[in-house]
Amino acid sequence: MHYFSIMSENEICSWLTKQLRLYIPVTDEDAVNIAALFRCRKVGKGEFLLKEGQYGDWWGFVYQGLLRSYSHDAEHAEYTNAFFKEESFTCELVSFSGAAVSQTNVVALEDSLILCLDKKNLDSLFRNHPDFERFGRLLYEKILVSYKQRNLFRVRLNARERYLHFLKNEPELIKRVPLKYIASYLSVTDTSLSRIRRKMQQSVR
Amino acid sequence: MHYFSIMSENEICSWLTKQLRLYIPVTDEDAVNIAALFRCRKVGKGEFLLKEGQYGDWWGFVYQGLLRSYSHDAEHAEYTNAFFKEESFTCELVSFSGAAVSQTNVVALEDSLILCLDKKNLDSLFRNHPDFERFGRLLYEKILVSYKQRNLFRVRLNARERYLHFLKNEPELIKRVPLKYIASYLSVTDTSLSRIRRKMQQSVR
DNA sequence: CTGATTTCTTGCCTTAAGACAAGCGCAAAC
DNA sequence: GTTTGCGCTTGTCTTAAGGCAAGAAATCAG
Repeated sequence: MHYFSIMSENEICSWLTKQLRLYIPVTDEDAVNIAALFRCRKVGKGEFLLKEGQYGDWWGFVYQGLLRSYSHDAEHAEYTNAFFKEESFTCELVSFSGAAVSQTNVVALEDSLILCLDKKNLDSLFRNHPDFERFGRLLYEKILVSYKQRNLFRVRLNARERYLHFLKNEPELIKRVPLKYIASYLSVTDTSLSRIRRKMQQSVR
Repeated sequence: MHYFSIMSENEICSWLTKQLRLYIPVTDEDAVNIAALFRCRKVGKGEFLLKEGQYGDWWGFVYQGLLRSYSHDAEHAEYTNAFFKEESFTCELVSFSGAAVSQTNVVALEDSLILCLDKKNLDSLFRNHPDFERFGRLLYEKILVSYKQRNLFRVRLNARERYLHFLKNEPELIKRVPLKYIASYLSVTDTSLSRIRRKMQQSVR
């Protein structure tokens, strides 16, 4: 499955470079300097990468593992915002901007390794590498598109369609995430999701 | 109310500079050069700033007026994504990135003036003014935060709470936008919104 | 293996919101 | 003025999804 490996400087550097080069050119020399600003955080299954009330003043890239971001509604029920698997970017932008503490928890569903870049280091990168500012802009642009798509699909589809959409687009997560969290991600109760699944099985037979 | 004025170069420049300086420093000289890349679009009430199937390859800043962004769900019902009033930023990022044509329409609810920056001009700004890249990053960061907040409130609140939230946060729009569009923005039918309003009035008496 | 905890399913009943259709009030167009 | 159309309300009926509670199945800990 997913092992809890220890990373060498070299591994970190080459992995990060690969991510950065999806958006901007990076010289091998710059890559080393940039990678040096990251720190690697281990988060064991059930442990928290970020808790409500803390400031999430860093960018994170999931190298290995799987995490779940959730918050609470007025009635204290949990609501799953997102899952972060390998190569996912994670940042609690509300608290990142420093305006307020995080209302969101990020907990590991599997033992995970996250490469984190603290805001102060990030700011120095922005100052010293104009290309990095570009990386940030492009990264945010991509996330905005996916937010918008998700928002749409969540509002316009009914519970069954949302589940089908998830099945189609995240087949891998189905195996790795307990159904109750998938339910809460899809804004359904686990009870309802269970019924939806039963009906789908019946219609297949 | 909202007049359909003609803008001078000077007006455009000083208004834009004010917007930019919320995020980055801009010299008066740069301001003139930047403003020259914008064009001013008039969109009369009921006319479209963007239609499904077009490429929205520009950034827009609403100088005056009010617009509504909407798309269609599977059953061809309308769904309102957003309202853009004075000082709002509007960009159809899905089609901006060039990946696909817009699935979204943007129509004017009032006569409007929008300052538009075409993607090719935007790209040249990004290349020549590193600060502008920063502006883009910060702008996107802010929008991401508001998307996330909106997503949360839309999923976690029931119809009545969503309406109350809107009342509290957008009191001005209530007066300027027909209720049926507010309903569709809140993911309720106009019928249900009407009932919600009646119940609220009854409980006040 | 055994007991405990968590995850998932199911039945019964309730409820929030939608579908449809009729009608009212108002403002613009003729 | 009358007519037309739009925005909003209301009544009746239907439906998708939730609340609660019990139990099955799977997983975990000792």
